[in-house]
Amino acid sequence: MKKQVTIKDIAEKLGFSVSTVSRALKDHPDISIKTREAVKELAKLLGYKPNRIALNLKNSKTYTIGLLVPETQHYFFSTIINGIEEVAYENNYSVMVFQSNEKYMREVLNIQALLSNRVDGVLVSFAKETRDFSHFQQIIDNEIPLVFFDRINRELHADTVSVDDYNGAFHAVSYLIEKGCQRIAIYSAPQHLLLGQNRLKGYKDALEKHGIPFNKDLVYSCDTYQDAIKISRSIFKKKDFPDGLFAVNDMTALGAMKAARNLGISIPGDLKVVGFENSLSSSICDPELTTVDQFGFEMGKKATKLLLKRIEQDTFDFTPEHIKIKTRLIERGTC
Amino acid sequence: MKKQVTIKDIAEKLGFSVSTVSRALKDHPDISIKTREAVKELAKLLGYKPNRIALNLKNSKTYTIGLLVPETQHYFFSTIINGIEEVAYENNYSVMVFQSNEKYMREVLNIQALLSNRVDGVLVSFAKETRDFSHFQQIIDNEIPLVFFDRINRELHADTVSVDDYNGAFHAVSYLIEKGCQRIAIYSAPQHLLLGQNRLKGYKDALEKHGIPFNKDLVYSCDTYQDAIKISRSIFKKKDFPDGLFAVNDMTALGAMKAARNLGISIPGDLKVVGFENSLSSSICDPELTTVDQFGFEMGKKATKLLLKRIEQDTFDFTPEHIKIKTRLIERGTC
DNA sequence: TTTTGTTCCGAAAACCTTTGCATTAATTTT
DNA sequence: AAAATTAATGCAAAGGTTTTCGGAACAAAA
Repeated sequence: MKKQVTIKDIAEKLGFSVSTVSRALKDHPDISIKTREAVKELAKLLGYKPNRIALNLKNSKTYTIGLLVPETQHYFFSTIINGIEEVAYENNYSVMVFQSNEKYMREVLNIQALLSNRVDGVLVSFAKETRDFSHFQQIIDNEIPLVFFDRINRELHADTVSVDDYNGAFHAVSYLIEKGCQRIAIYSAPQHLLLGQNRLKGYKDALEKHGIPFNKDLVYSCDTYQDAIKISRSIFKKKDFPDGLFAVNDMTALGAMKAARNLGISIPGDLKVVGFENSLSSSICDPELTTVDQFGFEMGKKATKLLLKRIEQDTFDFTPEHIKIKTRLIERGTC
Repeated sequence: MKKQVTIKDIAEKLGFSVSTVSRALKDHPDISIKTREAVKELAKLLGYKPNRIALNLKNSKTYTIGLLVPETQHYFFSTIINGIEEVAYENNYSVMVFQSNEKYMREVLNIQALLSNRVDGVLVSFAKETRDFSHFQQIIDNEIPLVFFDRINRELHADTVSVDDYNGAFHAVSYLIEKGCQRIAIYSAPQHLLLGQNRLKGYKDALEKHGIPFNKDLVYSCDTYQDAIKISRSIFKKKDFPDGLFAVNDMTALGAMKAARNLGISIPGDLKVVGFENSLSSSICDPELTTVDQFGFEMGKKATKLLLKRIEQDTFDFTPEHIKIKTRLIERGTC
């Protein structure tokens, strides 16, 4: 790589010291107008760009935030990334992405990389596999601000931004009941994830509120498209299959719809479905999927704003905030 | 932020000089075994992590690659990002993402950010708006390796990785013809993009090869879902609407399908459709979309491998390579 | 003439690490 | 015993920038 032009080059060409050039470049009043102009002119001519790495070193600040997600190509996460990049850009920060691919080991390694890159703050949505959080604790021990989003952990000294899973689920299930469903199945996320617990709780409470007994045989653990197709197929073959389905995310809802179509089950006639996410596919399929919008873009923005606030605040001794993103039920064709 | 532990801290605690500690940490044979062990033990205890920024400065190498895409939440791009991150991770590089949001001005600014971050190399898919490439030339003038992917420009001293648009289009259209289509419309990308030109050419050549005259009234400029719905609606209302459609990407194909469904046009009965991308949605919709797989993950990997090769090669005086990713027609239900 | 103020600029330290070149002490060779 | 070698460690510079603390030159005031 070609050597970039430095302040020293300018100083030598002009016969000034580096200190003078540095000050001239920032319009320091100690430097005469004439000198300032000469310096700035030459700097422009030579295409001088301050070396941010030198500044990083000097100020031990990188203007970089680290982002760790399970997978970038999941629509919800890419939407969040969009929001994150947006706010970072507005505030002159850069963002480094790492993905765990849902692997705990890779996540730990990624955190080490983040640490050695000396990022100013970290945004994390952890892997499904992750049960031990000491790698995140390491970030915190270094007093690097950390914000969890979507998949959160409230035990650490870190802010969190998450979907209001409980209410989202509660409303979705209530809506199914209002539409006449009596036997409502739920495709549920793993229960070690807070979001899994909260959505299940919302589901239960909605049933209870409407006087429908909870039946644990209607709870299925299922959170991918493929799983959903397989599980749905076996469910729909029974004669007493459910008349309503609340799915943990749009992909599982869509999997169920595909299985239903293959088995000649009509939606919303025989079965009503609500998803969770409001993904692109949810408005493309037929009938269009009734779903709970999670506002990923908003989530990304809020998480980043919170993180920047922590980065720019002078103390690490704060009380973590726990932001919940309100959801919205999008009524479409599957109910 | 808390001060991180440095080599100097270790040196002081142990009464050695920093040089000794530095060498001990890397098992330099000059240092006695006893010293090495003592140093490494304390380093571990204190949680010492080499300060990469200091190294960056010293070696003027950051082990970071810059990535500039139009939008992260587009499925195709997020798939590519996945491939990029994969290869970067394997080679101990980090990746910084920037998005232009299809805005030329923002792209220029992003390139400046990339430059001041002193990334070792850059991966770019430029905005639709972009006509002037001098900001990329600036990267090249600094002898920073640059690889264009998907939306490429072959006029610069940069490698490119792109979809084999011509053949992809040629086969897709040939396939439609074999399935009996005679009046095949094309939803085409902007013609200042190479991929737009190549796909149109593939379309034309396929028609010609099969003795079907080219009719420019069947060429529509359209590359978003919303556009596709609007345009399709007006097209399908005519009585001589096409019997085949080759769409520039899956979203436009899906838009056309939605419009067709609303107007009671049956697919594949009255109209056969082929998309381009093999997105998630394409296998979810009904009927499932016949489409051309672009292998985004592969593209991301290939582009990154090529970039790393350039970064690690000692000269900037190379002949750019132009890789084409083979496509594959996925036969599904819309033909 | 001496003091006091200005104005404009430079030297050097600091940020953290690596590395070529000493330096010291101990050991071996002549 | 003197000379040469070896082992273990330290010094200092370099990488680019900012910033504190002066310093020099000159003008104005006492």
